[in-house]
Amino acid sequence: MNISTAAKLADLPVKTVRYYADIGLVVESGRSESGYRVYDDAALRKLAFIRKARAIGFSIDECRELIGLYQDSARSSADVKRIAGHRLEQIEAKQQELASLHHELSRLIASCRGDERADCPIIDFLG
Amino acid sequence: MNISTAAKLADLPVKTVRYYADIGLVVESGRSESGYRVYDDAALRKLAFIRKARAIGFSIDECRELIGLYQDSARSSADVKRIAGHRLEQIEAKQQELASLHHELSRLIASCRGDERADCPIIDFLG
DNA sequence: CTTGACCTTCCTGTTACTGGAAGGTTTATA
DNA sequence: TATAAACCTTCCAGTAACAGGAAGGTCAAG
Repeated sequence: MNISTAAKLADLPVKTVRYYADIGLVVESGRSESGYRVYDDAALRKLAFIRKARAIGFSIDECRELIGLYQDSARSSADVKRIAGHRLEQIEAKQQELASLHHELSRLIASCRGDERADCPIIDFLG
Repeated sequence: MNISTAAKLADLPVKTVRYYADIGLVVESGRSESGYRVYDDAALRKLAFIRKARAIGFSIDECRELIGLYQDSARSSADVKRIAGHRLEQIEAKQQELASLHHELSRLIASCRGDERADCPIIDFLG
């Protein structure tokens, strides 16, 4: 199938599929006579795999590792769990950071009258 | 004062101060004969203001607005509160997204034995 | 006078794409 | 059969907010 068909079936933009091919993440299975990219079912499955992994928040590099494991029948589930655990730690770190920001910012907003006067605790805090 | 002194006092990397000057966010107050950037106290205060605003998570464009309000004695606190409120909404949206990811990923991780066998619910989910 | 610590501009790389230009191919229709 | 629409290709630029580094000028100390 052509790239647009593969993209549609994998639920990815054509541009993204071409990008994944460029960086060697999911390469097309071949080329037509005229130079068009051709995708087979195996390549299609990889594209869909990547889309799901990206949706979970894995980086491209992590996806590269994951797809290696995906294709490696001799993989250990420990390897997969390690990568996923690392990603979970990143999520938790970001969550802590956001919670702290939310706390501080909502406190500032609550203390600001938000009227036409210049007096503003938010500016005071920053200045 | 020179850029390195200003950077130290504002607690910012020299590279960042130069970058802020390049994009017109905080321009140096002058140049020495030899072309060195010179910062006065007003510029220094702006740099420190920006550092704090960035730490709260405001984007450079939001910082541009905020520093405009910071210097505008006729500002209304409502304008500041609006920008801060917008940022708070972004934080909350990101928090929801992360909470959802955390939920899904921790569930997958918990169900994965993480041993030397290939069988892995994380891969199953992605594949 | 030379060494080292400054400073300058300019270029590249980062993440993961997206948009667009210029141009070739295929398919459907008039 | 001509042509227009809808594909496809490569390449370049831009996004956010810097960081690293090269090449080269400046300044203060010993």
